Amino acid sequence: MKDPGRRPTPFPRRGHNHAKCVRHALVAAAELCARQGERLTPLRRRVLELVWSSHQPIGAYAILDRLKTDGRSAAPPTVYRGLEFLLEQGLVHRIASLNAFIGCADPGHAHSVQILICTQCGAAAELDDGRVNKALGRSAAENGFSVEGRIVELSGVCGSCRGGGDRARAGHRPHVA
Amino acid sequence: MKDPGRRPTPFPRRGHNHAKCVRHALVAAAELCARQGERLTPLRRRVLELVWSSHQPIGAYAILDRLKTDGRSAAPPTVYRGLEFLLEQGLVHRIASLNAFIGCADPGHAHSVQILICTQCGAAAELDDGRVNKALGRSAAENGFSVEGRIVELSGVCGSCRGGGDRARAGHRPHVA
DNA sequence: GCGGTTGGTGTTATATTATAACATTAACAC
DNA sequence: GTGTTAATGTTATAATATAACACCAACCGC
Repeated sequence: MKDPGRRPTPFPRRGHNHAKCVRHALVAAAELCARQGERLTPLRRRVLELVWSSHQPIGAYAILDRLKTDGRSAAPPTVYRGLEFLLEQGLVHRIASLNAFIGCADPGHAHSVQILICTQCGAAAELDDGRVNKALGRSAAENGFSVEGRIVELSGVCGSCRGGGDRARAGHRPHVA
Repeated sequence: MKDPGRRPTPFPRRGHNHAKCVRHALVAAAELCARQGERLTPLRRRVLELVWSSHQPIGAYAILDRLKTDGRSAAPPTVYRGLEFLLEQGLVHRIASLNAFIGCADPGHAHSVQILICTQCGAAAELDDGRVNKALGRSAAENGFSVEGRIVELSGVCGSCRGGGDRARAGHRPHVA
């Protein structure tokens, strides 16, 4: 997101207060829906909460399983409808390369983002770098192409997993080949 | 293979000699495999030919159907193995947003490309714009992320479709510089 | 309230995409 | 030729996604 102060990483710290992330996402969603005149029903809210259950992208069927353990009646369309709504509202992003979903860190603002996917910890984060968007737009325009939608997904290793930042020390990560 | 002169569009003209595209792709593939010491078997060659049967991305099961009508014994793994090989050699690209495949226009050179997908004619083309790659790399690096793989897929309208069919027929050049 | 309309959800079935696991055959090395 | 490996054949199933129709509840105009 556009943070004037440069952040070392858009990935959350290990051991951060994740409940806060979830709470914030739900509040922001409620506000956004209220503004838009859209209904954040209990089901939709619950799907969003499940998407936010971690910073790792979650698949539709994982969400489905968790809805079922809620005791709720649920089938694939239940989940996909919820996700469709959340996607339309810009509350979640779909990650095409994983067939999975992640909560949008900046709903209502970021409409075209670059997704970073850490192959080591599995977390995904988003950027919205104007220079990237500009370069993409210019490149397309020069080639006679008028852009409607963009998918940008980078896989690699996040700063934390690389050992650079705050948490390499704290923790120790599983050996992943 | 990399054309230093800028082209008005990376999309082929309507009515171009497509047989030539296919022939060229197959020759280039044979050469590349020879150089790499890899085996372009009849099956792999046929899968590549089918991927190149048009400039529209083709799904694995469409390839499968066509293999079957060849009279050849074929099942999903047949196709996916062929595609896996071709992907490894850089002879085809997978388009994550479509679950489909397209022949690589510049095998052996372009390893990280931007895919343009025309929502009107369904064709896909690729670019390898250094400025885009640079912007992506810089953006990631500034955020502590070390990039391993990139997926960039832009959907929109290609130059030929933007002006209506007439321009494409006439071989008209899109106006954007 | 009543009745119609709409949007959301429930439910069943099926389509689409992809891989696991093991058997068989072809190519090559010696 | 025989053993080894790579490639393909074959069967089964996993994983992802949507179609189609039924039901219900909220809202709307009256």
